[in-house]
Amino acid sequence: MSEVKTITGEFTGSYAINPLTGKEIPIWIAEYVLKDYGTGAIMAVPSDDERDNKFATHFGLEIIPVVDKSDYPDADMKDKVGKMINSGFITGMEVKEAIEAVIQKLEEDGLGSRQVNYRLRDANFSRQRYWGEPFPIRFDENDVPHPVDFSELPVELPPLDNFKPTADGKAPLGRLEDWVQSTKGRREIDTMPGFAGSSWYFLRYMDPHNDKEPFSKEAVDYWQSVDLYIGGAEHVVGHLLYSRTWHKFFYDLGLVPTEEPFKKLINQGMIGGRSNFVYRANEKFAEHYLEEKLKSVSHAFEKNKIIGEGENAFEVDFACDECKVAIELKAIHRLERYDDKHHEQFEKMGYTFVPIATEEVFSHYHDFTPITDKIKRAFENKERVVPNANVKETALFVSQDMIEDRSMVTKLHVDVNIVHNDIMDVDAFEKSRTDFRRAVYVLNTEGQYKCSHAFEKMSKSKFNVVNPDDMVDLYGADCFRMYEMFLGPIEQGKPWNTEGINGVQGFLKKFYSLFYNENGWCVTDEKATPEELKTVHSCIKYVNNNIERFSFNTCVSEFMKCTNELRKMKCHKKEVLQDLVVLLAPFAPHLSEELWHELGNTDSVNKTSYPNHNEEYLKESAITYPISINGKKRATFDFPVDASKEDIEKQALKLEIIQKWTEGKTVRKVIVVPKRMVNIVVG
RNA sequence: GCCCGGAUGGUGGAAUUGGUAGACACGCAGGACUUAAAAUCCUGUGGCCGUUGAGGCCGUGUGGGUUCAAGUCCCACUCCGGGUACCA
Repeated sequence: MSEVKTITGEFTGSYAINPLTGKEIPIWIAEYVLKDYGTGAIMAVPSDDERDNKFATHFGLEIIPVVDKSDYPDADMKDKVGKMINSGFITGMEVKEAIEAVIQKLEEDGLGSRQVNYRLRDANFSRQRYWGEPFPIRFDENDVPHPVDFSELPVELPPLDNFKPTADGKAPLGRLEDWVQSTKGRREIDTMPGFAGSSWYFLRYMDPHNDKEPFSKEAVDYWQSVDLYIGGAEHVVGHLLYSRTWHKFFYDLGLVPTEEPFKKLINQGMIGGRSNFVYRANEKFAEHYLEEKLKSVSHAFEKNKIIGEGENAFEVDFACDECKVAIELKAIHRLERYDDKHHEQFEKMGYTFVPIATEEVFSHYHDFTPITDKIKRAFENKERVVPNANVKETALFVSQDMIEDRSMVTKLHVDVNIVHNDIMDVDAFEKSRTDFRRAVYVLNTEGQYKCSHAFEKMSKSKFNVVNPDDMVDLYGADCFRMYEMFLGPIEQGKPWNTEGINGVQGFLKKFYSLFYNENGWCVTDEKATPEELKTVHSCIKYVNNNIERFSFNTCVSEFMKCTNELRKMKCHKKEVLQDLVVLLAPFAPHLSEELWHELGNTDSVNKTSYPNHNEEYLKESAITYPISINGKKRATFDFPVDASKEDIEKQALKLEIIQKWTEGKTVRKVIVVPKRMVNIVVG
């Protein structure tokens, strides 16, 4: 609604009067008012609103600059900062002050009164269903709503057997006449939406055993705001919005110490589906294919040929003047209307009429002789041929890498559960889709049917739904959890691809194999080597840092790297592995808990403290420097950690490979960034 | 329109302040083990040219720019995703 490319509007002929200045302001109708809200007047501020500004410019309306933002160079048009100008008694005030001053003035002059409006995003706060908190509201004999008495709170949902709407279309609670019609009036029977009641639960979590009130002041003063709230899209638009509304309301009432309920909010990306597609040949495909095949019958066939003359002229799909054959290509159900009369019409003009069904073309794709034979019979024997009724419901599917022209195929969703690595199980496809039971395939050179793919929201209609419960059954909760983390950054939407879960499963197996070999438990009390300690402590460092950044996918990678290295070292030492088990606990809680106990601990792994790395173990003796010529890496070389810039420069220039590049050229500059890189500029 | 985010191999993604692009996985190819399969292990894997154990060129959506050095910073653009208010 608000998308306006061409600005349109109309002056109404009326004026509003500015109550403070008495000045007349023209009232215009503009079309950029949102449909859903556009029932009242909008105050336009052309100097400080993009759309208003364009509107005013377009119609040559007066634009009075009212805010000087020169003190705020970073502010844009909409920001409410700066000093008022050209604004009568508020000129010179900061915007915030000015708003306050205007409200006061209007109140003093009796022109209006201050009011705070709380708004909910969705005006339809109530729902006509059973599940949801009942409104504590009754209506009196005049249908005026009143809140129920405090002593009657909370109003609980009464038990109900039938959750369908009433016969006259009212909410399910309307079925309970006794409950609805109390002595104090008729109860509201709509209920609140789900997120209404759940929008303050985190406050209850701060004081879960309180049986006197929802939460105590002491508890919320102690816990303050929630440190981190992670939720999906539906949370952000619904529940979190109400949470903030409720919370601000509570704050105004002095019930909570913070204005905002959450210190940090992460909107996790949606795990979407990875859809697969098959390509069904369409009529154009059949036409094109038939045209090619007709060449083997006669080169004299012409496409879209008009035969006959004047009023009796016909256009047919293909006709051959030499062999006197006219061909119509259509879907089989559309050929049924061609009766004997139709044949006779063609015969009068000296042609034999050959109806061919697109399904026949598809059906005989791999061996076209039955069709060409039929055409030959038509011109040799003048035989009246009919389409083969057995080909009904035949569809031709073309492997994605065999498509020559996208306009000749129709893209259709296919069940992802019968596609592996984009190769479709053709037998399973036929079994799953009764509508395509008579299917013919154009396979690729490897004899496979290859599908295309796309990232889409999971949906039954897109056949791309993967059930998390099935995944947990197959791979276990730890594996499922870790794979979700591994897929990508938490805030980004990403496609679920079941093929990839093998990687995480493999990791968990490898990790387990550090503790168990074919003979059982194999953890030893040997002393760890510096190498082993370095491996595990660099992992501890990395994971701690990346948890702080909410970069869980890279943490999983780091665990994989660490495990691969320890396996190469054949490390089964408790000193090394114990820390790693604790480090892994938030990622694979079940496995960690089990191994933690196997390591001889009696309490939960979650009750021990998270490991910190020891910088001592991470010390390097040498650093590998990339050595570039004009910014392009040409070599790498290990220099001692404490090598001076001068030494590095001198040695780098001496390297054989570098000499090759500097030969015959002038070294203009050498840049050495300690512990990073070397760049040699030649010219 | 405006605001915010994004675009990196066949795929998901990594690169924390500009400093070895492609970590870690998936997939694929080849090999080991096996009667066979599964599982497991090893090797290779951005593209192109060259090849003997050499090496070279190109490469992070497009076009410019800054810099010794750009996925990263600046300008312009294309495409994709999300948001877009009776505030004033």
